[in-house]
Amino acid sequence: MQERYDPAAIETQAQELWAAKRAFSVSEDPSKPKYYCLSMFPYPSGRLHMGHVRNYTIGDVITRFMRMQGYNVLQPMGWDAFGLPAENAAMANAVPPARWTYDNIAYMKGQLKALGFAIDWEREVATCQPEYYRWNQWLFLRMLEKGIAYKKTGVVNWDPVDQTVLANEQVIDGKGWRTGALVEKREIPMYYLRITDYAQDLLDALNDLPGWPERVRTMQANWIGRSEGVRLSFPYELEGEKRLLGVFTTRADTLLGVTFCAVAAEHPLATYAAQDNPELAAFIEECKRGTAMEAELAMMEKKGLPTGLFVTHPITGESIPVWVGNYVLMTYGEGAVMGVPAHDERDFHFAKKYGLPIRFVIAPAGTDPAQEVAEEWKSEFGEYGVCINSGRYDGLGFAQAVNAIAQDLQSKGLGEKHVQWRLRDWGISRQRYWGCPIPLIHCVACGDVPVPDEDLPVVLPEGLVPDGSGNPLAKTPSFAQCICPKCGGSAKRETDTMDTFVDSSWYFMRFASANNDQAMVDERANYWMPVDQYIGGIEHAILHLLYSRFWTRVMHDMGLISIKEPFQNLLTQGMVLNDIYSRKTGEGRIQYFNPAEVEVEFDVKGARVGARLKADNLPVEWEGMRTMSKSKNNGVDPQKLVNEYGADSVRLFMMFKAPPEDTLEWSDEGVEGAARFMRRLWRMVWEHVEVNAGPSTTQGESKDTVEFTDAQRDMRRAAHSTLVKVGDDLGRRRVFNTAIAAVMELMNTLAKFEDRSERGCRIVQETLELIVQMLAPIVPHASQALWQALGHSEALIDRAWPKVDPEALIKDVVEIVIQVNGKLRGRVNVPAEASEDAIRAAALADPNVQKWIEGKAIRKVIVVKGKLVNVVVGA
RNA sequence: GCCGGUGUGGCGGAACUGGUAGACGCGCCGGACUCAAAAUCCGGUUCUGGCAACAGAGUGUGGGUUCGAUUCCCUCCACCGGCACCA
Repeated sequence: MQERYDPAAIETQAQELWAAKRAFSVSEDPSKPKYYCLSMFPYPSGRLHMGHVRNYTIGDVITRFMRMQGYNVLQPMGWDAFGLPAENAAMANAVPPARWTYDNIAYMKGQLKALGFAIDWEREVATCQPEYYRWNQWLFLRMLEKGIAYKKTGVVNWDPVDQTVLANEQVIDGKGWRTGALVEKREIPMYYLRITDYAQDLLDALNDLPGWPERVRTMQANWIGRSEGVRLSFPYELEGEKRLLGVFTTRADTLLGVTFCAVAAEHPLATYAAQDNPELAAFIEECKRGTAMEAELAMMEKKGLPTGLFVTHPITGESIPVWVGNYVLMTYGEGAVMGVPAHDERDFHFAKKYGLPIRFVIAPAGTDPAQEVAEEWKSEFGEYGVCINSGRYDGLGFAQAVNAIAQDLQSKGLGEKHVQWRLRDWGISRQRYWGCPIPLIHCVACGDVPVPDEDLPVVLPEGLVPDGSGNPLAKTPSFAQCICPKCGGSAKRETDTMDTFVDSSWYFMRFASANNDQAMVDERANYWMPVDQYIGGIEHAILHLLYSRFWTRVMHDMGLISIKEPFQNLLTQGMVLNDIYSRKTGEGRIQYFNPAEVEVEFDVKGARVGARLKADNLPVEWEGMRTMSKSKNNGVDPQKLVNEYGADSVRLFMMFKAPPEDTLEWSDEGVEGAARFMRRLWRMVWEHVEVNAGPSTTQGESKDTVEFTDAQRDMRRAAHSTLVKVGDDLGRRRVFNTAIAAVMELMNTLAKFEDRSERGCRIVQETLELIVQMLAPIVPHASQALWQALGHSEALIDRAWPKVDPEALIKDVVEIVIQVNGKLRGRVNVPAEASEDAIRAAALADPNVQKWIEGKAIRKVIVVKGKLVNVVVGA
């Protein structure tokens, strides 16, 4: 028999074979249907993590399966190479981000190759290369020309000590991560893209994406957040001048219940009122401290202070006090809201806290409007109903009231119906070094001047090392100082760079024409796009996918690409978790231990009862499972595993352990189990090959000419029905764990098939060939070696998916389950073509069933053909 | 706080369209082989009672629809992801 399963040798051999054939280099081929399979490209953080391995294995299985189905399959790979971690690494090690990034790319590329992914490396791109990011700049300038890009102020986290802008991630408990200084919100000029112009289309088109998970479409729809309502104004006078306070409401029917208005701390009215009100000024300062994070703002205690200013109710003319509220978002609507405590929960609590009046103006259907004494908020208060205490609007329902009020406001010039979006324009300016330079020049004489196309790309200098105190580009005269292209005078270059989401919003199109240095994309993009299958983490469900959909639309509208939706089918894979083990140290600190250093203890039933550190044999605490991270010391290095078990075992384990969309819990035993399966498969093939002459099978032999034994027929049925299931799981369902389980089951069946006749051997050959081909997308290296062992000289990578023999599937006896009142009481075998009556009779004749229905009245007998019989009996 | 999701044996999971709950694997228990160990192979393994046949219970909680619910509806609980400058 062949020497033991040696993954290292087999995998090198298979990878060399594919390389020699240039098996994964594809071009536009009109003779086959195209299939574009794309996994989200990685950030080159240093080494692959298990999330990457999972992501790319899923993509590779689909790629190889679709190739076997006869498609011209493209699977490219690139690097999302700009970003904050490179700057952090630069600070820590005094190495320029570029060096760090390129080193990481080189290492990680080697790891991807070792895993045997069917990637067309000739299309590789890295977003930090000028050949790539020049097209970010080029398209940005086109957007500027069309008014899609524009300048306005935006709010950022400001570290007053380091004098620098912080990312949300760099703000910890409201303090700067390096300085510990209290972070402030600060307004600075930035560039924005008008994604809101596309809001309606981005929303509507979600209905045309049946290949996307429902939950992702729902999340995007909620994020875009269309609400229909009324935009209205409260007039007021300030320093003798008539002005309007604008608010938006979805509940214009409650307008007569307004007892106050609230504005955001950043609102001009708040700023004005604070001038001679130190208490208010202090409150506004307090609101401006802390982060710009919505999650934190939303969980803060609702606080407010009166401005001392009043506005006029647009219908009643009543005087309404204006408050500053820390819960009012400057970024949504007008930065001001009308307060209706009787019918809005947040306003209710605000009014209770500050003693503002509560006026009920809606009677929800079937309730008593005597609710003025309400002490506690009830959810009915927020429901639709009929107007009361609202003068001429009394008795109107929601829609009628909104219409009437909107009309009256319109005739006064104080309001109209309005569609408000939650979605905000996309701010792309980042005050950071390691990103794509924004191609603008600021000239004292000419203003903001675009860099002329012929001067693109604006190349980012690669040798700088940031020190945490502001953007090093601003301190580099060779970059920042320049000549104004318009007047020739001396000018300053924009030193902000672009959000890295810009880089990732179109890379999938660039793969189609990666080598074109004359254009962003070309006609090849129209051949490959849209991406047929996109695979990536659920954490990208909103931002990256929405920005990509927007960017693709912009390119479509500029005539650069023919499609509007970039991703036809989306698979959002779950995260990879691992155990966390820790111990409290003397000083109340917590020390984390890698699961590889820990021995788990079980009781006689196999339940986990404790864990000890291998080094000192003393107990450690199990803290549950979390995503792999450095801080919890629960990472697993894919490279170590590939070296120890081989790429195939790692791939197999990843695909077998959980369905692709679920979280995956790491376990070392599981990888060993996968390796055990690989050895078993190897042995089964080689044991067969030793006694079998060659690759001849029973495929195509018909029962008209051949008399199979029952065992032979059962074996062939098992093999071919597994082929049906695996094809369906890999193709339609895209769940790989059940496909692998089905193959394992088939191997268990085959191990029990002991027919060593000539025909028996041919059936074993046929079954093993099917197994090897079914596993080819998942464990491609071993499959190639075993395919050869089974007597084939042709490379497995060029084989089509095997064909099912329909005759092998035919079943002539089926087992019927018998229930009495829904409880399982027996089973009976009947001919597959048995009639309903025959099945019923057989079921009622079963002795066990007789026992349960004896002496009872049969009320009903339900027969589900081929499945079960349920006998319903009375008491 | 808002939006989205998940919950099934000791563990990961299966049950696809409302029809046998626990496929497949891990762990554990027992056996074979071995001087011994590893590897491998065979058998067992939801819980409770019983030698067994079998019976009862059982898919986070409480309720509902149905001949029949892990699957559909409502309530509550727990956990996870996103919240616009992490990628």
